[in-house]
Amino acid sequence: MPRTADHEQRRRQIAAAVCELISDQGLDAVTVARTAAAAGISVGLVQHYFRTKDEMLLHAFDHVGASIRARVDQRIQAGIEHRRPIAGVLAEALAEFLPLDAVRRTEFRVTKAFAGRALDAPALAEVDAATARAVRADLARAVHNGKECGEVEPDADPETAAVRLLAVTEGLALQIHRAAATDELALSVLDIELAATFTGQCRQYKNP
Amino acid sequence: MPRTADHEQRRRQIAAAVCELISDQGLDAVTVARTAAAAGISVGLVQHYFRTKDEMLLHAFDHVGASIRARVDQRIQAGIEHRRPIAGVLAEALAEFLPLDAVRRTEFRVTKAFAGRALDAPALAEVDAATARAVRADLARAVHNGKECGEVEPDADPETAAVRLLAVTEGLALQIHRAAATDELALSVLDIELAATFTGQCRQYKNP
DNA sequence: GTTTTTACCGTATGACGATATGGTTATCAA
DNA sequence: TTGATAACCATATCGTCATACGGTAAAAAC
Repeated sequence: MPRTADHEQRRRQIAAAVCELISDQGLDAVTVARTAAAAGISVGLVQHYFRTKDEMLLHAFDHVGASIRARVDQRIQAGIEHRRPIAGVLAEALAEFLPLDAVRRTEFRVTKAFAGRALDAPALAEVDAATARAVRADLARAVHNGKECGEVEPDADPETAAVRLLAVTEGLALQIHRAAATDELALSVLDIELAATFTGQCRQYKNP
Repeated sequence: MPRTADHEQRRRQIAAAVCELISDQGLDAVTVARTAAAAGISVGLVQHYFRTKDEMLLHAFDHVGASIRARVDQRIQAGIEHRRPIAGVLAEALAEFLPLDAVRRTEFRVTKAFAGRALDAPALAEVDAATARAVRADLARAVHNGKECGEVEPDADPETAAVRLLAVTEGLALQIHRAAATDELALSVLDIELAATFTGQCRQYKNP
């Protein structure tokens, strides 16, 4: 049998190179040749792992989406373990979408670049939509649980609140990016929005 | 003296062709040749009016930004003339940013496509930032005036409210675009957000 | 009518990039 | 050891595109 290699590892390596290129020089600067150079491999090897450039880009987009979602999930899990108030956990979770440090800035830039192209690339649009759906579901569930435990008023609508919170978060990310809002201002707005829904104290803890 | 032509008219014609192409097939599909074809003129003539492709794209971006701002201003002016409550006027003005009909969907798509490229094109980023600044200033002024006329609580901060309202609006536009929210849901969220700041009735009318 | 300037066109050119192709090398099973 | 297969590389090919360039026609001034 032949020589072997860690397929997924290689694909991740290439995806990372793509993201680095996008963050540094924009999506238009991403060519197969440059990606190969950034990853320290040959053009041929990139072709070996991705049939086409589009497939490569799609995988890279998936890569960052998964990265962000992983951190969000981790924050939520940690929140559950430490029995913290839902509002605080969500504040941290949603802040993962804000370009507040180098890592998140890079992710934001990459995501935004792909979002622009996704307008005419259904496969990319689907990645974007899937992430949004996942977050929205998390938020709706958190609000729902908040109602049961007393942090949220009984007549609140989880779906409406979820859309509102996701919209505010994505909008704030834009404001921060164009330096139209300081980090502190954006975080305070996020807190205000959370406070509008999470008005009470948790009586009986439940997973968000 | 030589033959004459309406310079601005031609430039608008070309910008319109660019926007049409972007909306239909994406920014990557915009080539000088295709733009010329869409505008019904020759490649050479496009070059006559724009030295480079980048200059052409920049002008097109400016074009849509100005278009949207013109409608926003018009709505605000109309609101002033008819002495309508500020909250209602803002609801309509901000709805101009939501992809609710064919015109606004096109503008949204074009804007979003450019925003993606603006990450590495300072000239494009400036157009985006300028529009955001203008809207934010309008919003802050509206809230300020609302305080004076009684529609807004005296202790509200116009800057914070402006950032919040702009963020929500841009975020809702994204949700509508990816069909994560219906038009009605988005508009109701926008109303909720406006109601959070505009809590009272106007006693003494003032321009928003 | 002639001249001059600009509006406008068609094509040539040169660069770049995605993908195809024809290799070489390393590893494993037999 | 050997043969098979996958990992990996370098370059050729072909299309596309931005821009350069050389031209024609029209209109305004004289």
